[in-house]
Amino acid sequence: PPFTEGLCFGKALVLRFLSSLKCSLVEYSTASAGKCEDSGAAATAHTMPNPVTSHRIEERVKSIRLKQKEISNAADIINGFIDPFISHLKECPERPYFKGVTKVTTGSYYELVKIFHPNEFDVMLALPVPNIGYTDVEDCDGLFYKVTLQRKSRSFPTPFLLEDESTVSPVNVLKEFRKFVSQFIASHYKGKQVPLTLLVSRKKDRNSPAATVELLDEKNSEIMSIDLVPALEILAPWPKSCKLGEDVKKWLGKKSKPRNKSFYLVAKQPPGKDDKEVWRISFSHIEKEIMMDHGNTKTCCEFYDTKCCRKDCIRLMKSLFEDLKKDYPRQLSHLCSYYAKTSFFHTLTQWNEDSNWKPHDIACCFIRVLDDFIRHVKNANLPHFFIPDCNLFHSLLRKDLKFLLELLEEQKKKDFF
DNA sequence: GACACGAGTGAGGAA
DNA sequence: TTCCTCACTCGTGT
Repeated sequence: PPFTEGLCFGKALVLRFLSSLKCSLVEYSTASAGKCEDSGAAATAHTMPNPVTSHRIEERVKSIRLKQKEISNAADIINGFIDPFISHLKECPERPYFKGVTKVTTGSYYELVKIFHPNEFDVMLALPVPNIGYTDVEDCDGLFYKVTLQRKSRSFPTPFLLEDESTVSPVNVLKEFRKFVSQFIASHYKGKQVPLTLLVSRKKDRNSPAATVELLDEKNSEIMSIDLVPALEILAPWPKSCKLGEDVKKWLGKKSKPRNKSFYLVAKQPPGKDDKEVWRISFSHIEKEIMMDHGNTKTCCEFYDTKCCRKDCIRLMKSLFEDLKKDYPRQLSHLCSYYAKTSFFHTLTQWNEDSNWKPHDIACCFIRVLDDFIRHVKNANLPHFFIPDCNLFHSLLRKDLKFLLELLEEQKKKDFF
C-alpha cells in the first residue's frame, strides 16, 4: 500500500522506544563497542550496541512478552467463540457450501510472536475449490488473480459466482460470509448472559478480506478482535511467479519441509484498481511454519542450550513499529507489520546458521534485523518473500521513500552508529 | 473415506 | 529447572 505521508523515524521516536525500557539512551559507539561478525558465508560486520543498550533491549524483550494469565483468559474467550462458530459453519443447512471448510490459524498470536496483549486473532476459513483456474492480473506482480471454474459445475455454490456462472467472486464470497457471521452471533448468543458484546466490525479497512468480530466490554471498549478470513484453498501448483528460493530450502531443509503445498486466495483487491472481482494470494500458512520451524538444525529451540533469539528479534521490530505508529498514526497509517516480517524472513535466509542467533547476542541480532530493514528502505525495494519479482515498496511514492531514507540515515548517525 | 475425539508433544510463561 | 497451559499433530474409533 502507498504511503500517503512522509514517514518520520525521528530520533525522538526511537528514544521513546528505548526509554520505555526505563533507562536513558546511551549512544552506540564504534569506538567503545566491538563488531558483531558472522562465521558463515553471509558475514557482514554490524556495529554492536554497548552493554547498557544491550541490557535495555534484553529488558524490553521480557516486557513485551504475553502474560500466561492473559493468554489463558483470551484462549477461553476466543475458543469459546471460534469452535462453536466453525461447527455451526460446517453444519448450517442453509449454506451447505461452507461444509468443507478447515480452520487455519495464522497471524502473530498463533506464530507465537504476538506482543503486549493477546488481543488480535487471525483465523482463515479455507474452502477447498477443485477444478478452478486462475490468471494473474496485469501490473500486479503476481500478487492478484482472477479465478474461474474450469468447467461448469452444479455442485459449486452459485452464490459465489458472477452472472457468467464461471467467475468466482470475492465480493460475493465475503458478503455471504459476513452475513453468516452476523447471523451466527445473533442466533448463538440470543438470550444468553455473556459478559462481552460481539459485533461484526464496520469501522476497519474497507478493503479487508476479513469479517472482523470485535469483542467489547460493558463500557463498549474493544478488548479483542478476531479476523475471520474466508479463503479459497488451491491445491494446484503455485503460480509461476511464486517460489521458495534454493537458499531458503537449504536453510529450512533440516528442520522443516513445508507440508501444506497448497496456497490460498483471499478477497482483497489491489489498491487503486477499479476491478473488485480480484483475489490476492496468501502464504500465511507457510509463514507460520517458517516462524515455528525457523532453525537451521533440527534441535533449534528444542532444549535450553539450543535456544535462539530469532523470535525475540521480530517481537522487538514489531514493538518498534507499534511505538512509531502510536506517535504518528496518520503519517504511518500504511506502515504494516508485514513489511517487518518480510524483511525479517530475508534476514533469516541470509543469516541462516543457528549460531548467528544466540540468545545472549539479542541486541546485536536486533540491530542486524533493523539494519536490514533500513537497507530495504534505502534501496526502495522489499521483495515479497514468496514472489521475488514483487516489490512491496513498489507503490510507495518516491519522495516519501527519499524522505524516509534521509530520516533513517540521520537516525543511524545519531543513535546507532 | 470423512469426521470427531483424545492422548501425546512442543512452545513458552511463571515461579 | 520444573511445572503448567495452550495449540497442534496424529492415531483410533465410528
